[in-house]
Amino acid sequence: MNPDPEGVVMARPRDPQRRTELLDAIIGHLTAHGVAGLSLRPLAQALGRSTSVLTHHFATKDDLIAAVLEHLDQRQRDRLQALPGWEEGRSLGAVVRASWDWHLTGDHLPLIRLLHEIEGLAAAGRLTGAYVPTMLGDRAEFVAEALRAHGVPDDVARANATLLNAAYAGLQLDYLTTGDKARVEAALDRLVDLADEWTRRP
Amino acid sequence: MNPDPEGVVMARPRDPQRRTELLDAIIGHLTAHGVAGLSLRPLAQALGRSTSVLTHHFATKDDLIAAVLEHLDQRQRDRLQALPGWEEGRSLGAVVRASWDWHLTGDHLPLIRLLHEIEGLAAAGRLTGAYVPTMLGDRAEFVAEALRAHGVPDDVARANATLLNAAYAGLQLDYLTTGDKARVEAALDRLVDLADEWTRRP
DNA sequence: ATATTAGCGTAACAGTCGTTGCGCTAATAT
DNA sequence: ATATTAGCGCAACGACTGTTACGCTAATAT
Repeated sequence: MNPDPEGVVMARPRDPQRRTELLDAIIGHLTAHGVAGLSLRPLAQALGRSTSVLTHHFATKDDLIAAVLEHLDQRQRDRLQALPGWEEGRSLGAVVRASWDWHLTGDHLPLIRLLHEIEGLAAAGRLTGAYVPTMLGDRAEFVAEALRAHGVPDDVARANATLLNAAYAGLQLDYLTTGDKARVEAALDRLVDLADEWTRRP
Repeated sequence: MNPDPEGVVMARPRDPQRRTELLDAIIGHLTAHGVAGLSLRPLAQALGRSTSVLTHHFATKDDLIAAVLEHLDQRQRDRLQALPGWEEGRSLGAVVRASWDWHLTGDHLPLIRLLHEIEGLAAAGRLTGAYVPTMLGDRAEFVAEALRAHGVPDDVARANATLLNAAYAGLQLDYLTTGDKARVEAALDRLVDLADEWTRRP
């Protein structure tokens, strides 16, 4: 039975690792081909498996997408906490710039592109199922915590953290679509300065 | 013949208005159903016509989407210039806030959602054809012009305009996905203050 | 007046879609 | 030892996809 039986006696228990590995492999495929036009047969072929692997672990395609998005969300949450520089020593602006460089260099770009695709679809209300990505809200709360640690009052911290995240995401979008590196990074410089102003203790 | 014959003798000339009306009607449908999962038959049915109307005016589906995106881009450019408040009298911050209220109230929301969906797909490189939306770049240049009109030096104007637009788009995305109006509008207040600081003549 | 094209509906094409049922092996709870 | 389930390949279902061919009317350049 596919939808978790939850209390039924199972002769052979599920191996949760299989599902996790499968999800990671699926995400790998999505970073290259996107979610919008996802098709099960090509996906299965890319995984070197049959489509029944997919329909077995996830009842329906919508369920699969929901599971993938949730898994991706969790992964991003984990990476956020693992970001270097939070534990004092570096200014907030420095963290912003380091994050920018890390995101847009090397092979991280495809994942970033996928995340923007997902957020765009989510904002448009085009994602089936009940899933709503929490990345934006989470990131805002996370940065707000960092601001509070710098002595910024609670409500100001929330507002500035939201603004910082929005600007950061917006600049990424701008760069990804226009490719105008000089213009966007000049704006990033201003944002970094702003972030440092916010954390300059009086 | 569908791809503009360009110089061939045509017994009956094309009526460009038909194409424009068709494009507007298509956009109307897209605001409700999105681009990602666009299908020609449901679209044609929504227009009360046959699919051959679509294949006649646009050779292929990808051509249709490209034409729609270009048309939408042009429409947004026109609206940008028609925005009230540019011709002095109102501060930049006031224009930003007026724009926010105008975008997110009433029946403008579906179009905004569509635009974010498109930008997300564009950033992800998932839009077929050679089309690249110029909305972001255009808006940046437009706001930069406004800043220059306030006496802001050229390079600073470009950087701040890019940052302002990015933050604005990011805040819209945040609100559309999380729905957290209080948090996002508190951040908008900060952005409005920033914009006014930039245009305060020394 | 004639030839040609726009404009559009109808019908069919081959391909792809998500999903389901069947069959099999291997693992494990009882 | 046995029953049951996970895990997965294979094959088929009907629905839907973009696209094409064909036919017809109305408009217009010549």
